[in-house]
Amino acid sequence: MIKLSKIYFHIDVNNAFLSWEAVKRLKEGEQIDLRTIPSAVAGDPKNRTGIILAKSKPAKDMGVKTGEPIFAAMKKCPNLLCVPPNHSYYEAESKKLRKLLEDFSDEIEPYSIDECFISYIPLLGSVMDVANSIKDRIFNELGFTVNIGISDTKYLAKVASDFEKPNKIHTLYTSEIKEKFWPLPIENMFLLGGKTAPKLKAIGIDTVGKLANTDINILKVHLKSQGEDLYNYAWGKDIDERHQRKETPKSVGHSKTSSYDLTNLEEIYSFILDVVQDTCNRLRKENMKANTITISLKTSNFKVYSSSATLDFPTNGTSEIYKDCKNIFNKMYKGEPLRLIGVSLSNLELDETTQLNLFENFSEKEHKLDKTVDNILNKFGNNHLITRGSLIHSDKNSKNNI
DNA sequence: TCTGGGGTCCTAGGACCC
DNA sequence: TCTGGGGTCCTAGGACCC
Repeated sequence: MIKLSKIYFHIDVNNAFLSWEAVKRLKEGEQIDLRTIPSAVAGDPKNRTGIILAKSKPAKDMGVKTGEPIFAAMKKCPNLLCVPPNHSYYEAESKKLRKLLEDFSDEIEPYSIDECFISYIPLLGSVMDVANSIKDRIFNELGFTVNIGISDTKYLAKVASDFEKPNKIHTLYTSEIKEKFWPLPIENMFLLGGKTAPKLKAIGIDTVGKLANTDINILKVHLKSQGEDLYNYAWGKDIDERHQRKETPKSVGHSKTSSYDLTNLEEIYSFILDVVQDTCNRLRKENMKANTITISLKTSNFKVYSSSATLDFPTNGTSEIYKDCKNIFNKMYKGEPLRLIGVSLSNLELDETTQLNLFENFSEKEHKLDKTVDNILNKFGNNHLITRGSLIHSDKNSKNNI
């Protein structure tokens, strides 16, 4: 009996944020399709965090790059139309896509907001017929195009969906790697990034094929376990469990860039509380508690450093976590002007205990306060009007204290 | 004209215990 | 008293992804 190997499709929305924005605007009666003019989804240009999140093909052709500041993009492309992002709308579109894919597969593994892996069901038709149906239905029902990569491994399916775009289907079976994968520059490899490529080039490896035909021990010397992984990928081995998404998050974090450099300690504390509030809100939404708190700082000259501490008892209470954050911060802070502050909660576990732990200094009142703040945040988002004066001891914020 | 935000995993050194 | 080695946890930093 012949053992049929499993086949995976990697579905990748073309220019996701921009496509979704374009479709939304057309539906709302706008005449211009953002995809046909130089346009971009970008942050607030007045803010120093205003960068390009997604761009149209015409914008790309004029040199606009994802991640660059808006003013830099405008210099290359003065008629660039920038629209603000709308994350909750993109989240909804992503859900619609996954819902549609349920008609084609019983195994859907979301990889990111605009990508997922699905397994192919032979009963539905030939590989190409099914892929074409998926592509057509997404376009007809949801209005945007996707690339589909097909292979017997997820890794290669992911590489294949990145071939010529947009609106294309490509295969890259393990049996095809020598002709379709090995001639490519190493930059085309998934999980090989901008730091690793120069290291490989320095030892004369510039194509996937050269990587595949290098002694694995040499790769290990230069890149440790990553070298072994990349060697295996070059030969068509699949991504292991390590790189697969789990249902429960391993960490929940939040960070914010200030509109100006922070130097005043009271302001920094208030900023930390703001970030902690958002992070704890999300942690409680996940119904989890954290054992470890990490604070990261980015200074005005872009130096990044972090410090963390593991607690005696897990918690998701805002005031507790805020107090710990303040302690960690006070120990690590060297007084530089700060550009960004981040708080990440990790070492998570399910919050099953509703009864209070005697050792936890956590009152019923605090619980209620957290709930109230969560409700407001969930309803209105964090518009910076909510702060807890009692925690900050600052007069500046007293007007809007709860 | 400087460079977002949210994640995951890996590495290396130190502490601690047996 | 001195010495060694293995296992595990913690912490800081870095690479990579979208």
